[in-house]
Amino acid sequence: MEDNKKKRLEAKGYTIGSAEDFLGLSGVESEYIELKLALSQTLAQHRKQKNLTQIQLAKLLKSSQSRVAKMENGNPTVSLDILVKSLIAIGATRESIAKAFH
Amino acid sequence: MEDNKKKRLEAKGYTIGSAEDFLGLSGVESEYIELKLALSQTLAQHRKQKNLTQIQLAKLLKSSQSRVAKMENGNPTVSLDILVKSLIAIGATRESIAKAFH
DNA sequence: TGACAATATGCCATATCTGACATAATTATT
DNA sequence: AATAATTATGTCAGATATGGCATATTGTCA
Repeated sequence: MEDNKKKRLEAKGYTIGSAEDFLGLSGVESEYIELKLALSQTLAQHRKQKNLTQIQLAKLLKSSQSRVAKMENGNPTVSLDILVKSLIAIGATRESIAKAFH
Repeated sequence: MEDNKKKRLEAKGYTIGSAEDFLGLSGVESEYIELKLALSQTLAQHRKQKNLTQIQLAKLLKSSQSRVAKMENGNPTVSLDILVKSLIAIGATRESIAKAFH
C-alpha cells in the first residue's frame, strides 16, 4: 500500500512523509481524500456529459479554468464545499452526489 | 417560502437580503445549506449515540467545544470538509454519510 | 509535423475557515 | 430553587481556500 498510491497522491500535491506516516494517515485523512477524489471524478463526468469545456464550466461557476482543472484532479487546495456546490450548479442530483460517497 | 425558513437561517448567521434575493438564492446556495444541515444533524446523532459530550468529541477531533457546537448547528463558518472529516473520525460509515445527501 | 484547442501547474493577494478563549444560555441533578 | 453540566454565541489571530493570471503540458486534427 503501496508506493503506487502514495506516489499518485504526492503527484497531486499532497504532502506525505515517511511510509509510517502514510500508514498512520490511513484513517480519517485517507478516507477523506478518497471521497474528494470520487467527487472530483463525478464533477468531470458531469461536465463531459454536458459537452462543456473547463472554461465554459468555469464561467457557469463564476470561477476560473485553472480552478476547475484543480477541482477535477482532487487538488488538495480544493474543498469539498466547492466540489459539492459545483456539482449542484452543474445540475447533479443529490442522489448522484450521494453515490460518490457510497 | 417562508419567512419561517428565512428566519431560521438568519438566526443561524446566514446573511439573507430581500425576499427576492432569498428566492434568487434558492438554487445552488439553498441546496448546499440543506446538505450542510443534514450533515450537521447526522454528526449530532452520532455523537449522542456514542454518549459523548461536545467536549469529549472536541478532544477526539482535536478541536474545541465551541466549534463542535457550531458544526452541529449548521453555522455558516463551518465547512463541509470539517463536517465530513468529523463524521469519519467519529466512525460514521460512508453509507451513513451518503444518506444525508439523499 | 505544425498549429490550435483543451487541460494542467505554479503563484499570489484576498477571502473564508480554523481552533481557541470568554462568556452566555440552556438543561439536568439535587 | 440552587448548583453543576452541557450546549450556544461572539470574537479574533493564524491557517487554509479562493479566483485569477501566466505559462506549461497535453491532446487533436489538418
